[in-house]
This record gives sequence, C-alpha cells and structure tokens, in this order.
Amino acid sequence: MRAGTATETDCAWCPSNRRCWGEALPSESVHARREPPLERGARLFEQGDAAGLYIVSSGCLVLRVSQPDGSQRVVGLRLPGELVGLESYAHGQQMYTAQAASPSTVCRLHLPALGAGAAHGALLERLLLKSAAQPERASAPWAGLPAVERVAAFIENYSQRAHLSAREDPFKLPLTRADIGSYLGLAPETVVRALGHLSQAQRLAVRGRTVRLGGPAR
Amino acid sequence: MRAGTATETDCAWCPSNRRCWGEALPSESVHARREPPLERGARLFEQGDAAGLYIVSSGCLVLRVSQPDGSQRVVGLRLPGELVGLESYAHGQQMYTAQAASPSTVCRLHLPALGAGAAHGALLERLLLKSAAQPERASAPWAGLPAVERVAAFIENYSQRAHLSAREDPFKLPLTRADIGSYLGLAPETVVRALGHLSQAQRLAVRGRTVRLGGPAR
DNA sequence: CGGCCACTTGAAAACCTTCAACCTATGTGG
DNA sequence: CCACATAGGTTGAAGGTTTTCAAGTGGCCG
Repeated sequence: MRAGTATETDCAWCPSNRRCWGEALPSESVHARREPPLERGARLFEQGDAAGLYIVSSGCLVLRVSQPDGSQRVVGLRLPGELVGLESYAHGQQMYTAQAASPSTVCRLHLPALGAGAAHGALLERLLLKSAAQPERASAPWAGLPAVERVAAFIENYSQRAHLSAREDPFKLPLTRADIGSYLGLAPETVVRALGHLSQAQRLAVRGRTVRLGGPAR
Repeated sequence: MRAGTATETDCAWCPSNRRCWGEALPSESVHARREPPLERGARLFEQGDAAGLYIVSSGCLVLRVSQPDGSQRVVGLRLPGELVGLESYAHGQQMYTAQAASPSTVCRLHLPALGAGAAHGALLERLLLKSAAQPERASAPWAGLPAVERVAAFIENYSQRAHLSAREDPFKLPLTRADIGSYLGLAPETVVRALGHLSQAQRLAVRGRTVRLGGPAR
C-alpha cells in the first residue's frame, strides 16, 4: 500500500507550508517527516496502532471506527491543514483507522517526548490552537443508532466521565429530558420512552433523574 | 447570577487538583483563578463573549449554541476535569453558551498571551493532552435536523474546509454515498434522495461525485 | 465482454416526531 | 399549612420521515 521513502524536513522549507500552518514559519520551528504518498484506499494507520500524529498536506482522509458488533462507521474527515491522530496521544493508541479517500500526502509530526518539558513551546502552542480549531472530534458516535441505543450510550458515557466510585451506585443526571433530547437529536418524549424501554429491559434503573446502571441482575 | 470574589491560586495548592489534572502537580506549574461558585442555571459565559478558557472543578456545565432560526441546541457537556471554552482561542470568541446544569465551580486558566513563546511549555503540554482526550467537541451540529438539511450542512461544511478558490467552482466529493451516510447517520439511499431534493430545489448541482454550490441562479 | 462497485429508484414497514392531555414535584404567596 | 402556579415529566394516538428490501442502471477495469 505504501511505497517510497519518508524524508525529514523542516516545515519552513516546504513550499506548501502555508496550507498547513496558515502563516510563514521561522525555520527550525516545526520539524516534520513527509511520508510517502498514499494512494486512494491506502491506510495511514489502523485503529489500535501505536500513537502517531500527522498533518494532512494534500488529499483527504476518512476516519473510521470498528464497532463492537463488527460494523464500521465514519467518524470524521480530514482535509489539508488538519491534524490526524491527535487523540492517540491521550489514549496511547489510535482511536480510529485513517484511510485515504483520495490520493493524499501527509507529514508526521514528532512530538518531542511529552514530559520533556518546555523545550518546544512554539510547536505545542500551534498544535493547541489547531486542535481547538479542529471542527470535529470523532463526531457523535451514536449517530444513526436507534433512539434507545443513543440514550443508552449517552448514559454510559456520562457515567464514565463522571468519576463514579462504584459502577452500581445510583447517580443523578443534571439534565432535563429536553436537554438530553436536544443533545442527542431526539424529541424529549422519545427520551422518556427510551428510558422506559431500558428500564424494562433491566439495562438500567431510572426514577426521575436518578439512574443506576445495569438492572438488578447485573 | 454570579456572586463572590475570584481568587488567584496555584493548582498545586488546591486540594482537588487531582480531579482536574489527574496527578500531583509541581507548584508554580499551573496558575489558575478560582471563580465564584455558579448556582444551577447561572451562565459562565455567552456565545460571542470574549475568549476565555476554564476548567471544571465540580458540578456540570451544559454547552448550547443558538441557531440562526433562533432555536437552541445542546452541543456538549463538561464534567469535572474537562475544559470549557478552548475553541474560543482559535475563533476569537466563545462558540457556545456555558450554563451550570448543577451547582458548579470552575477555575479560569490564563493562557499566557499566545505567541509569547516557549515560556509555559508544561502548561501547554497538559492542555494539549487534555484537549486530545476531550470526548466531544461541540458534537454533530446537524443532529436532529431532517436528512436533507444534514446533507446540505455536510456539503457546506466540506466546501468551506476544503480551501476552494471560488465558491461557484464545482468540486469533487471524495466520499461515496455510503460513507456520507455513515458519517451523518443516514442510509445511503437517504443520502441519494436528499441530494436529489437539494438539486431540485436548486440549492446545489450534483452529478455523480461532482458538486457545485448554489443552483444556476446564485 | 463480464464482473464489480457505486449509484439510483420504488414500495412497504419501522421508527420517530408531533400534538394534546394529564400527572407529579417543587416552591411561592396567602 | 394549604392553594396555587410552574416546570418537568409521562402517556396515547396520528402523521411524517427514514430505513429496509429489492430490483435495476451506469461506469470502470481486468
């Protein structure tokens, strides 16, 4: 799939650096490695691969996640100037598979071993800004799922993010049904009915805003 | 809505710093300003306010965007240890309104004037990691919209991100209908029909994967 | 030319939204 | 302390949208 050799360069010397960084760069500021071109369909990395951060120079990458049930979903697009694989630095491995949707070129950015200190402030600063500007982060993983599953995914996600001591402890949702609906793209009534179904299927216990994961059985 | 006084502190001295940063901090490393507590319903900032970056210490914030048609949508949640307002540093102003869903406390992080150089590498590094770990970025703005609008929003968004020279120029979508559908949470057939409707309404011209924005009229 | 893949179209079924009514909890003023 | 007002929550039925299934078309490459 991938052929050719990678070449180490400084972005300041790259003719297309404005597309990537949006401004002229002082030399020595951003060190990158241009990867061999990706033909249509080639994969830059797979979900689960070792962490690695890239910036798209030309073309277009599609990001896909494999779901537990074996199906795949597209969770993002990356166009020139956008970052690919940033999430991997927080999770230790790639969170999605990146595949070229059209012939593409990318450069690998070497994050100087995180923790090495204040050495590369300028690069970090640029990356942070870019990251903040990035339009999408693995967009709504529940898009396309039936309403019941969307609500279940939301509750599950919430309970993980809130640092709940014991998974069995009941907790209180701070949101109204209308807010949950607005967040998931569902009508409030649908949220109510979905919670009802989940309750009945013993996947969780709901009373008002109080929720407990896993029915009496689990 | 907001009462009390903000107090400048160093996160290293804060009893709850592990919740925010997940590890012990060397003193002098992260300087923050604890804001007065937010009661339920209080707003930390409004969409359009001046840029500002906060970290949630306790409680829960809901992020809402006002849509052109006047309606509001919930686009995100922030729980303790998560960042609020990061996007504002890339866009110059807050991209959403942040409101306390339950009584909450937040600290404001002072990003030393961006561009000031490598001074605060450690903080930048932490922020970048946090940003990469952040589960959601203003999640799918098209959730809940009818299929036709979702597809329209997707095409519009794509054409803006690709740096297309003239808005009238036709361009080529690198994705199949199935991929677009997977991304938007729609069946491929629905994407086809939606494109048909948009074409017929002269909102865009589609032939195969070639698209031109705005009908012959615009 | 044949095969494959993407794309398109139609009809039935499933799902979700909408509308409307009603219920429950909470808090306020009398 | 009770009556009432309000906001959130719940339930049912009708209607619209989307999905699914099935069949057929078109382009590209061996």
